[in-house]
Amino acid sequence: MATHAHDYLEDLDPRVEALVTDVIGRVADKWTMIVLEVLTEHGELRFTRLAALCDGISQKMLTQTVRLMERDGLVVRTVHPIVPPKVEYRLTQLGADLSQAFCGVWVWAARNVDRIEAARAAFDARAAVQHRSQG
Amino acid sequence: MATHAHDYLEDLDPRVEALVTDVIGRVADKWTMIVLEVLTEHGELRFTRLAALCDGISQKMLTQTVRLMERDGLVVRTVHPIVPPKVEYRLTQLGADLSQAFCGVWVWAARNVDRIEAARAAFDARAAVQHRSQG
DNA sequence: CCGTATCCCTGGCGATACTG
DNA sequence: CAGTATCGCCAGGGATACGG
Repeated sequence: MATHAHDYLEDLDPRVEALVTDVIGRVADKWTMIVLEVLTEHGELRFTRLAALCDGISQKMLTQTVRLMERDGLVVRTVHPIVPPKVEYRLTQLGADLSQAFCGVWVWAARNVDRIEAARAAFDARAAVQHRSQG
Repeated sequence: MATHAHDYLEDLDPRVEALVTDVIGRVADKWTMIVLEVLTEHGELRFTRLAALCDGISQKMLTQTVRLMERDGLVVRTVHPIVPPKVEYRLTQLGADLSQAFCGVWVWAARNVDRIEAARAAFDARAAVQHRSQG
């Protein structure tokens, strides 16, 4: 029998498992992953700079994402009491650890982009043939 | 300067980076992660069993999720031409690799559930105080 | 058993305008 | 600059019914 890296997660209390699933559900979100990545690469950033580096994000989504991340203890938000306002965001240790954990996914994605695109093309080609033969 | 595990991702062609971000966006989805995890733990599964193991998923979402995963080359779908129908799903090597990559995230979540809940409680307590002081 | 098709509605999200 | 507030759309996703 093959040994899975997930094996030691199997004997969890179901309640803990539910919590883990819940946490995963919140954290496994496109913008959260991207903010995590950007803050890992650039260190502490102001709101506007962070927005610029998260290509395609709206102000609303960025605010929402960083708020939830702050609540979960992934980032710290530092408000400098000056005018104009200056607010900086950086990862906590917890956030850095999560970023590290996600690192493998980024590597996987980078390494397999070609394979995935090929799989999609093949799938779509098959689907097109199927569709045609069914008239 | 600190060395980040992400460093070697920095010098990517922007177009490749966009593709990677796109792939991440599709794959960083709650149900995809859960299906990945379930198939990793249980191996090949029939549709109904898979549904039962993905607690809380609707039939529609499961169908949609596994279709997209099949299209991306993460799972193979085997239709046995018998009655009643029997359809089995299992991970491809690509899917298994992704599952392995996500493993770190599961471990992180399992190890830090308590910390996250504490952070949330603290954040909510602070927010409540703020709110009260503003009347 | 394993889906697809349809209805329906919630809430996610962008756009815009306004405040400290 | 860094948000909050409000509106409005439409896509995600549940529920149901039906097909192979």
